Amino acid sequence: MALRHAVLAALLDGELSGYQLAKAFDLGVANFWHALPQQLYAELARLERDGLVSGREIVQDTRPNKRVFTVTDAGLAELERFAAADGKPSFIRDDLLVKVQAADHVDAGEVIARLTERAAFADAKIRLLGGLLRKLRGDRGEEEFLRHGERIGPYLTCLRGLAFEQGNRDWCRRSAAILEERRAAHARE
Amino acid sequence: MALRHAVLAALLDGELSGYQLAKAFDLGVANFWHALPQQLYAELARLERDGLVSGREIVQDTRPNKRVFTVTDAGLAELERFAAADGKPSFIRDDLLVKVQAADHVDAGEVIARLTERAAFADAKIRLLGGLLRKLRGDRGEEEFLRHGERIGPYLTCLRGLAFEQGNRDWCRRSAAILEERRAAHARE
DNA sequence: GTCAATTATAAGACTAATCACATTATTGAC
DNA sequence: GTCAATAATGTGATTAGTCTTATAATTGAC
Repeated sequence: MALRHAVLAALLDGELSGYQLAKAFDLGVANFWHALPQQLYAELARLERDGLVSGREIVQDTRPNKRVFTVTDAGLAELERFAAADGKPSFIRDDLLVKVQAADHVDAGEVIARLTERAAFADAKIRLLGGLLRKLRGDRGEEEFLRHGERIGPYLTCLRGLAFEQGNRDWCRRSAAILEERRAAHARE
Repeated sequence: MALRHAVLAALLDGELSGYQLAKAFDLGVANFWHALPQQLYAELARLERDGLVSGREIVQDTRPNKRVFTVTDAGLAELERFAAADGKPSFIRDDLLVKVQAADHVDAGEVIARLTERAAFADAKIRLLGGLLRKLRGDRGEEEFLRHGERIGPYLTCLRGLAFEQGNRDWCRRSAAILEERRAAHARE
């Protein structure tokens, strides 16, 4: 029952279609909430039924028609209520860490390969988020934007996402290096 | 279908009961996999049925009897297979970030309160993980332990958890300070 | 000119996770 | 002496999430 709040929060910056929302959940929103497109379409339908968002049809020539959604006053009130309640601690799941946990009992070469892949993935995401942050703050400096910008919520969550991916990349590189060194040391014996 | 691998990885350091496993999922394993006790009991039953773990009863006087589980050769082979396959990207969900995303549209005071709570929670976890790391490496220094220790998987995942919580705490404090300053500036007008 | 990707929206079947509850004895706190 | 917490293991109902599949026009790559 909390995907709805993530959807409401994502719709605060302007009306979006289900498809556009799915794109947002692939980029900025991915920093704090994971959801598949099918879930989003279903959740939008529920939110509209409950009067928390309202949709309107946009007719298009070259593309299929779409329905875009806006947060209603009731939706805003629901977000307000949600913000005041205390939430659950962060929910994490990561295949890669499971593999590292088992690193001493499985082929270390495979684990090193996964760590290297993930480091590269994190690096790509760091660049992506850097660009997104620049776009959000426009020509202003970060300090200036955070002090006087009109909409800083998405900027702050992207900052968290950026720090997360940097931590990820650094940890992956260090762990891979350590496992590599141990493998080399073992081979020398 | 991946909770099973997290359970197998957690059982690598010695036989555990369902109850003990649940404790592990509250501490060390929590750094990379979230699961409730009910899931663990159910998963252990499935793993035993599939021959990936084997259980044995331990009779106790003062406490209820328990069943402890060990990873079988088939279980180890399954982990090996899992480590070589490429996994999904990390799965994150965080109520708090949803609230921060909406910070410009809801009562900022509430969001600041949640950020402060989370910072304190992260700080407590940092101390906890610091203690766990000391316990894992014994009297050795970190460098020395990582080079020559016999079991470094859990240590590496705890390091990631520690860095995550440190990033969390720092971001929470900074975000709370920024929102606080904006509130003060707004009040002065 | 062909092929894959993008835009746009789902339904239906299935699997996984959560919520609420149930049991029983002991230990430790106040 | 009472009360909460800990140790120990689940079941059953419900909700949430994933996997597979479907449609159909257009744009961009090679």
